[in-house]
Amino acid sequence: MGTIIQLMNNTVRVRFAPSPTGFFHIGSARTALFNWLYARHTGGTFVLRVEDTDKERNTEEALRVLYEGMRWLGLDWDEGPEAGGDYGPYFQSQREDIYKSYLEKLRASGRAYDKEGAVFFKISGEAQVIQDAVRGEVSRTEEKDFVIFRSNGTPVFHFVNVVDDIEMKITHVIRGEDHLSNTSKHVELFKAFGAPLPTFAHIPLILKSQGSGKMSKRDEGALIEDYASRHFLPEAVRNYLCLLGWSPKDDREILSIEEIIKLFDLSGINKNNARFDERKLSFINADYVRKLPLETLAWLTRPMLTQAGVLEEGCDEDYFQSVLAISQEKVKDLESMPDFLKYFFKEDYSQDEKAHKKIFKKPEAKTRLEEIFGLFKSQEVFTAEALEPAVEALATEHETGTGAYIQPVRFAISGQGMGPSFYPLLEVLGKDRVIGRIESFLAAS
RNA sequence: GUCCCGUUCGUCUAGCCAGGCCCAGGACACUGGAUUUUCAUUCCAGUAACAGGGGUUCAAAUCCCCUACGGGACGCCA
Repeated sequence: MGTIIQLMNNTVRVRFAPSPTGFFHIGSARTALFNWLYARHTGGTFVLRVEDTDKERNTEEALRVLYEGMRWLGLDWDEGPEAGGDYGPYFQSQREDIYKSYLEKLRASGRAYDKEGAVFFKISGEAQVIQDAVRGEVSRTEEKDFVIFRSNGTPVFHFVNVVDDIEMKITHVIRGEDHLSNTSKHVELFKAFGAPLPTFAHIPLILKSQGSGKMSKRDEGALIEDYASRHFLPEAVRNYLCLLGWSPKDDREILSIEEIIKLFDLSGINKNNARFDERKLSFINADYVRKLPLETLAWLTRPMLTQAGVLEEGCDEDYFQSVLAISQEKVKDLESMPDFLKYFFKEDYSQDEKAHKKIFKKPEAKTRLEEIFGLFKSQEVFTAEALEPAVEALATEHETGTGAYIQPVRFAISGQGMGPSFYPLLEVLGKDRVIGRIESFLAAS
């Protein structure tokens, strides 16, 4: 019952108004995310409006990139393209009549005039004060009249943006701080139309990780679609983005989206710009990958391994599952899974030269390998449980530590200096593979 | 150049509005140690910051002013 009352009283309407450019910038994504979070937090409406007044940019491909990016991040919109709504059309290119009628209002009140073929808006010259939900009171005075319709008859951004916000009954304008200086223009227009001002919330910008300035599309890691193609988990990217300019205030960082929605509010947004740090994103992503349910990990990994030629058709499902089960805790991302897991399925796996050098610079390493080879051959029960005490006994017998055996063996059977826990690794690989690989390794060296 | 916004560890941030509990807490990264077993996991420890100056106050990271630095906007782009 509480929800019904909440719905009736709720008037929050926010919008994300991107220009389809053919890529989905991480800064735009974060703006979309904050709008979406605020809508979900308040039970309000999240509108997607496509600002395609620049007709050359309005391509199918550019729209596809936008929709896919939004959906990948889980940012579903309540109104907009493909969703409908009572305030459409949601493409600015289809709203010409609305803009014309608003222009007439300005002409009638003497606030618009023609000059040099374009239409100019006559400013009031007064200081425009806004109560920004993030920054507090901000005052700015517009100095000169500005163009609202180009000489080719099309309206410009400041004009359509305000008209649409009025028409679509937007209550909160949450956007990047790069628009803060534009706001005085917008406020002039709202007032000229006699429309109430929305609440503005100017969120900090995302700065590039190296050098100066805000993140631009050419910077490393600037595009959402790159994270998708590099197999980052969208939940992880979204979680990281939430932390750029906002925090739950209680030292937690990895949070479910439900928890974030509950805690998110405009008052909790920071004022200062945030530098993008892919290392932290990678850490968060790794944490999400390690905590994935095994079935989900399998579902995500199988096509990658198949495509990389690591996994054959009809591979034993139980074996695949147990490989993932022992590997998951050591995984740092999905992208490297084919390389990381190749030796479980193929014999032509690569060898890490550095690890080889490090391990076999000790002259006894080969001897240890020969000693344990004998043990493995006579080992009837090839399970982690049985192998561990056997290797420990062998180490005691030869007055050394188990590490002296583990390192050369791991390298001989996997070509790596690291990987899943040792004894489970032996069990999953199985006696035949382990013995065969040690034998050929010994023969080759 | 003009205007607007900002400034806590290398980075993201907590604390600031309601000054004392902060010789400043957490996380990433880094360094060292532990897991009598390597490791990209896990655990423990360590290094590391209130931009500078002035003021208000018994007391300032927290309030005020100035300077410096950083970011943004100044388009018939969005």
